[in-house]
Amino acid sequence: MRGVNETTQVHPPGDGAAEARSRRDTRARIQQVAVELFTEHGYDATSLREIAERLDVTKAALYYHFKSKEDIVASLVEDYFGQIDALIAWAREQPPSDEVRGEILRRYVRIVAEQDRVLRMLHQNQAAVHTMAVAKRRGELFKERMHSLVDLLAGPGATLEERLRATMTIGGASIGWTFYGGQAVDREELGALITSLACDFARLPRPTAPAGPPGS
Amino acid sequence: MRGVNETTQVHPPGDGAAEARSRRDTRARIQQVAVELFTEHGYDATSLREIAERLDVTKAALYYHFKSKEDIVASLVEDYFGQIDALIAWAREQPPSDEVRGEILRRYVRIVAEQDRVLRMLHQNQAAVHTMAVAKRRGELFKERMHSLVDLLAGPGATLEERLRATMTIGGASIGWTFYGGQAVDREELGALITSLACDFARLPRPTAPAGPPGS
DNA sequence: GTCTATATAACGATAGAC
DNA sequence: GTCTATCGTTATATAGAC
Repeated sequence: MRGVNETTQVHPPGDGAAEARSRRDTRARIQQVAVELFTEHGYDATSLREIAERLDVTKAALYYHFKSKEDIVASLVEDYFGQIDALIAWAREQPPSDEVRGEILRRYVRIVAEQDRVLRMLHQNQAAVHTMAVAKRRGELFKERMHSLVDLLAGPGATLEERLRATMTIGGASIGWTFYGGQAVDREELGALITSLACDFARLPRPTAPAGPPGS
Repeated sequence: MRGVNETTQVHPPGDGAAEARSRRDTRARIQQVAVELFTEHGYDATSLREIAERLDVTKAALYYHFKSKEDIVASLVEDYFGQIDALIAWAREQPPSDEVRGEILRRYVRIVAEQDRVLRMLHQNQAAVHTMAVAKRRGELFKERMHSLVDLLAGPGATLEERLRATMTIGGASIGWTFYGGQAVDREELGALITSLACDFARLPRPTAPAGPPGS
């Protein structure tokens, strides 16, 4: 068994070599198919038999790559929340300012954009995921991190209205992407638009740099 | 078997007579317990045995009141989406104006506030609910209605930015309520605050009447 | 309207060969 | 790394007594 996570991307790069991936990385293919089926039919309603059939292997083969059904989800959860936690950690060591708050929103939207398939799956199976061991280990996944982000965005002594504004901003950005991210619109443009609207909601000036170099 | 729905409230009024409800309306108590367990552990992970045990009856008794496990959820779906569909139908026969758009948001928040337990349950089990027969019968539950509301809020020839603004407004309002609705804040105040912030996001003036008589 | 008892089916997971 | 075969468990749903 490999470790539970090696920051594997769910959907492979797909740039070149569109064919020669017959059994190159079965683990990533399992994750990919699992995300699709868990999103479409739900985590519990998706059996390992279904996943195995779509990959033309048997159930037992899946158990070579993941020690349980939950472990497939756990690997995805680590990917997504690892990035969110990194964002929160970064934001906590910045001096509070409107520039930093705008940057938080920009980075948040970028994470949502990159991980949108996984995020949608997690959202659609929140209750099921919440009961898993990985949720115990990493805390209340969505709620806890939402509150952290809200604190960072609204500041420590914020009123209920200010915290609500931050919550609705972040929530709106997530919902906005999950509704339009799967459609045939330019993803770059969509991300910029959502970031811009989020700043507007939060009463922040738009970030000056359109796309700074990844320094995180 | 009764009809699938009689617009039963999930949590009984609870005004007076806090005790004399021993076996008065078992059907409503089943719904109530089911919402709780489906929200906490997920739809598929909650067995009818668990529901029955918490009510001190047997599984077979549940089948007297609901023809299947799905039918319990279906009755709740009809409650919630019936109200949303009524809102959409009402909005469609109004002349478009900022007053009407503000009123749409006000009514939307009121529905979310009234049905928050059911809404949270539906959100946390979206994938599972989506595969049910009731979803086939009533169309893509969340997506379809979100688009209808967005069209009504942004107008027919709206740009992508305008539709995104409407989507993020509605999404933000839902998320805002589900995060703070369960806490010890005044629900009336919270609803007013969220409505006000939603109008701000949507660039609408606040509705003039603070709480009009229920005429819908 | 609620009970006991049971039919039928599918699931997650493991053992051990290759 | 993938296979066949199977174990043990639990689920939804029904039949029929009371």
